[in-house]
Amino acid sequence: MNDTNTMHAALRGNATTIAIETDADEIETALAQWWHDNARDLPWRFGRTTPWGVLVSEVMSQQTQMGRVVPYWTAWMERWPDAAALAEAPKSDVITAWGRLGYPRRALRLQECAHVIAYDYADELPHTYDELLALPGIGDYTASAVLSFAFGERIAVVDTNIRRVLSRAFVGVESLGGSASPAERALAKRLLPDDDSAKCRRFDRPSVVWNQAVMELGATVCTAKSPLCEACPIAGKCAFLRNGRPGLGQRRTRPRQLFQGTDRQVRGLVLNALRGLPDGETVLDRKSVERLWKDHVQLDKCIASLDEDGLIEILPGGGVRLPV
DNA sequence: ATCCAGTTTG
DNA sequence: CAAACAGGAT
Repeated sequence: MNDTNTMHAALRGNATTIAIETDADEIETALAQWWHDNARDLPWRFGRTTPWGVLVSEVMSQQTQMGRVVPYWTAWMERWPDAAALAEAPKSDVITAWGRLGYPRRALRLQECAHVIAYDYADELPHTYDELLALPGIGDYTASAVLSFAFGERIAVVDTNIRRVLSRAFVGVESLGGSASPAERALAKRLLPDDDSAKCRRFDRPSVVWNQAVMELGATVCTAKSPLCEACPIAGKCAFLRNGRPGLGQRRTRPRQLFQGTDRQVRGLVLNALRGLPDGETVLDRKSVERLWKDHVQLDKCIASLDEDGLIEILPGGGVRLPV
């Protein structure tokens, strides 16, 4: 029962049914109260924005800390309040406004997404998982998150925080591996509270509060490396803590490629140079491009990949610019 | 399984 | 300095 390998096997679904804690109801109650008292006051929460605003916040938050997203989201929504507005914007403005959020392809995908919503859906977000999943840049997590947080639908949201918290609290082990296993998804589904007889605002429904509370707990208390178990509202019912936190902080993913010297760094340099062009100038000439990186073979490879991604355009003389 | 890309944290 | 971060596409 306390054997880590056995429980990892159970989490992968190789063993018989996991003995889920019977006090799941108490955990739900404690987390709902904790959410009520501790939820960060982010501008896209508590029904203060449109479904489109929620989608924008989710895309910006993919692999980017929420705290850094807030100022970008606020400026973005003021400039482009809905999908139709973003669909009309020049790409160069979109890329520039994305600034240093990282992963600039997300900005282009968000605009493609805005095109589809504006023209195919009359500027209203679709309400079904399959339709949302089909949108550019929207995967399982974001589709589920929009359904839950924007529309109040009862659906299990599975992200890295929720995986970590549910695995720790209910199975007693760290969540391992790259993507969510079927067993982890099943666990999330099984624990999702019912919304029956809940006559309240969309964002106050039990399943929505549960998704947000578990995620928030993972982001602020039940963190990967050094969880603040002293401050955790469910510490008394946590299987991981009871087990002595086996394998705490154990690496879940393979070591990542170093940044220094990689294509990512070079791509970042090129985009940053284009963003930093003086007012009125739109083109970075070949000489300036070559000054960015000594290895011209790698440089040209990165320029080509940026062009393929639609993030830049290559001009006849070898200069580059942001697409219009 | 890898790539993407910028910042914060331990 | 490496890991981690409300992932998605290939």
